Amino acid sequence: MIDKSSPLPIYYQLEELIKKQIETGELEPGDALPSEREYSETYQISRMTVRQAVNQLVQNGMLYRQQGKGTFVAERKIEKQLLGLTSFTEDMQGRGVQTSSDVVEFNIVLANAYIAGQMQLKKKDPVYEIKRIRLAENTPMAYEITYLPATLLNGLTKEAAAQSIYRYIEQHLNSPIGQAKQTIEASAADDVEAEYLQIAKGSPILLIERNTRLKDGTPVELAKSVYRADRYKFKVDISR
Amino acid sequence: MIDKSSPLPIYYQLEELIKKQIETGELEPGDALPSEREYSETYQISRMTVRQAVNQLVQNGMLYRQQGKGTFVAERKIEKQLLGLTSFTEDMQGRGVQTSSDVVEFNIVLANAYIAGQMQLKKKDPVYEIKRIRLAENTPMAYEITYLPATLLNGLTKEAAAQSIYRYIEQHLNSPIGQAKQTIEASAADDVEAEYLQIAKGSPILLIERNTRLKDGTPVELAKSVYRADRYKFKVDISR
DNA sequence: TTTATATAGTTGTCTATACCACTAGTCATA
DNA sequence: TATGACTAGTGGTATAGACAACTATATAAA
Repeated sequence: MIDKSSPLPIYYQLEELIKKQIETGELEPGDALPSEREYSETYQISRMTVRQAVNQLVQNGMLYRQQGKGTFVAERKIEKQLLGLTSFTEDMQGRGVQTSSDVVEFNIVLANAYIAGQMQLKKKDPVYEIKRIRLAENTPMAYEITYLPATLLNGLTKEAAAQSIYRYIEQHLNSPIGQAKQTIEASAADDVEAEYLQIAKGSPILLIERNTRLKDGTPVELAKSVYRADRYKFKVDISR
Repeated sequence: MIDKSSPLPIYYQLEELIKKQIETGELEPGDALPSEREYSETYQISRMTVRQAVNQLVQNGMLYRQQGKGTFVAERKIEKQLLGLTSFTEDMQGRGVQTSSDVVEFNIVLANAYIAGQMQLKKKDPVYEIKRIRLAENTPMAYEITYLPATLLNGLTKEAAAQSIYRYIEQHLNSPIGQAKQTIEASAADDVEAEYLQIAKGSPILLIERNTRLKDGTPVELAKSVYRADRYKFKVDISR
C-alpha cells in the first residue's frame, strides 16, 4: 500500500490511503484509527511521518485526536470545501447543473474612489467592468458586475469573461487565488435588477459583494452580485 | 524570549513570538522570516520544533512558504476568524457593541419531522424552543428561534438562554463545538417578524438557518434567525 | 554576450529515539 | 464497597541528524 521508492511523499501516500478508507466506508465516523505506533510498525515508517499524514487530515477536519484515547474519524462535512461559495460557476457545476453567462456589457472604465480603495489602485486607474447574467439551465439566477484591474489582466476578452474568470486569472498571472472577503445582505430589486432577473420590482434579493485576492494579497477582483432570493440560498460551513 | 523550562510548549512560545512580531509590525507583510535553521540556532531548539511553530501559522494563513526561497509574512486577513459568524453574541461583542437578548418564549415542545431530521432525533422527541429578540445597544437586530435537544441539555433555564447559549452548551456537555452549517437567504418580513423587529411588513430581511454540531458530530442546535436587512450585513472570509 | 555549471542557502521529507501527559482499566488496600 | 496506586496504551512534545528538491547567485565556458 505504501511505496517507499515512489516519488510521492510517504506521508502523502498514507494520507490518501486513510482518506480512501473513509470514503469507501472502511472507516466510519466515530471509528478509532489504528494508533500511530501501529501504523509505524505496519508500514515500517517513522511515527513522525505517520503524524504528518494524520495532521493533514486533522487539519481539514476529517479526523480528530483525543490525547490518551486515540484518533477518530470525524463526522463528514456536508460540503467538501468552502470553495464552492466563492464562485457561481464552480458552485453550480459541482451540483451538476449546466451554467452559462450572458455578457451584457464589457468595458474598460476608470476606477472610482470606492473601487480604487478596495482594489488597492489609484483613482482613475483603468479597470475592466463586466456585467453578466448568470444562468443555470437557462434560467437567470444572478446579475453580476465584476471589476478587474486592467493593467494586471490585459488581454482579457469578452469570450474569456463568458467562461470562468477565475480560471483566466490563475492562468494569466500564474498565481493561485488565496482568499475572498464577502459581504452578504438582503435588499429589494430595483428596476434594472428586476428586468435582468425577470422578477417584479421590489422582490427580495441577495446582494453579495466579493473581493478576491491572490495568496500574496494582490486584489484581483471586486464583484457585486444580485441573486434572486427565490432561486438561491447561500450555504456556509464553518468549523472552529 | 524562549523559556525551555516553561510548561508551555516551545513551539507554542515561538508561534506566539512570531505572531506578536507581526502584530506589532516588526515583521510586515511580504517580509521574509529568518530561516528555520537560523531560528534553530538562535534559540537552541530543533529545526523540527521551529517547523511545528511555523506550520501552525502557515495553516491559519499568517505565513506562507516558498521552497528554496524562504518563509514570508502573508497579507493579514481582515477578520481574524470565521468564528464571529456563528454567533450573534460573539460577533457583536467583538466589535465592542453591547448586546442583550429578550427571551419572549421558552418552551419544551415535541420535534416535528424537519427538526428531528436536522438534529438526528426521533420525531416527537422533546426539544427546547426558545424565541429571542437580539438587541445591539437596545435596538432590535434579529428575531431568533432556537431548538435544542432537551434530553442532552436538561436543566437549561430561561436565564441561561438570555446569555450565550453556546457557552452553556460547551460547559454543560464539556465538549467543544465543532462546526456549523448555515443557510442564508433573503426574504420579506411577515407580520410577526415585522412587529418584533419594528419594521414594515414586506421589508427585506436576511433569513439565516444554523445547524451547530460538536466535534464528534452530535447536533446541539438548530436556529432560525431573521435579521433586519438595513441593520445587518453578513461577512464571510474564505481562503483556499 | 550568452549559456552552462557549480554552490550555498532555503524549505520539504524522513528517520529513530526519548520522555511527557492523559485515559482506562486492573488490582491491592483501607 | 470505595479508594488509591499501578500499568499499558494513546497522543503531545522535542531532539539531532540526513538527504532531496528548489532558488538564486556567482563563476566558468562557449
